[in-house]
Amino acid sequence: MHLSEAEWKLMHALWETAPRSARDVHGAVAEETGWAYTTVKTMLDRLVEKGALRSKMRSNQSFYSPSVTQQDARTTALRALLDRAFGGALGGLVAHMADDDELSAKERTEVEALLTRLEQRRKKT
Amino acid sequence: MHLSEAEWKLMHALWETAPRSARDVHGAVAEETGWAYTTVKTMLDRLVEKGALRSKMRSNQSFYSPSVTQQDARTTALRALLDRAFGGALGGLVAHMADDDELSAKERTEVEALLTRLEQRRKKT
DNA sequence: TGACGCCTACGACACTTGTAGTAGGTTCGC
DNA sequence: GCGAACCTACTACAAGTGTCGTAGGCGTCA
Repeated sequence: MHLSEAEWKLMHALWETAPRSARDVHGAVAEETGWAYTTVKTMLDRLVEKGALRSKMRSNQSFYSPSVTQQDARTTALRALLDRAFGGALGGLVAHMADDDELSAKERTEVEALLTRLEQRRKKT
Repeated sequence: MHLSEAEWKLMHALWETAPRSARDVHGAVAEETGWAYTTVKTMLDRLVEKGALRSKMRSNQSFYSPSVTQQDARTTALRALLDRAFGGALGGLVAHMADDDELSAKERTEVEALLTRLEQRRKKT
């Protein structure tokens, strides 16, 4: 399941709180995005079509909830990045992160922390 | 600079060897992709338009070379993933990788290998 | 010098994404 | 019961992507 950039924004709103009405989702993203209400509604419906959301009608309003977990969506997106850009190898990504000069010091620290954690896990197993 | 999935494939062929003629690039990707020659040619020209490749005419043939490094393209793609899926925080991605049960044994091995290498490097510095 | 084959340039078409407008049903307050 | 406000469903349209086909130019070998 591929999510476009705009779709990720809506999904985030719904992973945070669900179910939510279209109006509510719009409220949650309007400031950041400037989207019209109907834009949000259209995208929500497209997400239902593609199976990322589920909607339930209550009186005459739709309420939307994620039907994929954020975890799964992230895994899929990560996998896609790996395949496209790193020959499918996680090792390539990790190496890139370890070498990338554009990463801020803070981000570098995070990578180090990951390495440490993985190392510890390795020792346990 | 955003690269689509198909575009990544061509870029990989050109990061590997450049400059290359369209015919040559086609040869390099045809088996994997099944694309017609003209498909490849169209995409190469679109990549020139968007500034990812440079082309030079020699006699009556175009030869293409990358005008962005693989490193840079990877950084951009990683940043985009981070923004879309992990709230812009590398830490989120790192945490995800550390926890992701879907990582295959092989991938774990890759990370382990990398760890060892980095560990050694760390000792040197 | 003419045919064959390769090359480029251009056009095409369907699907996805971003972004909304409009029309027509419903509901709620007065 | 009526109008204002809100909701959904449908339609639209441009840009980007995936995927070629065709036309017309040029070089090469017989």
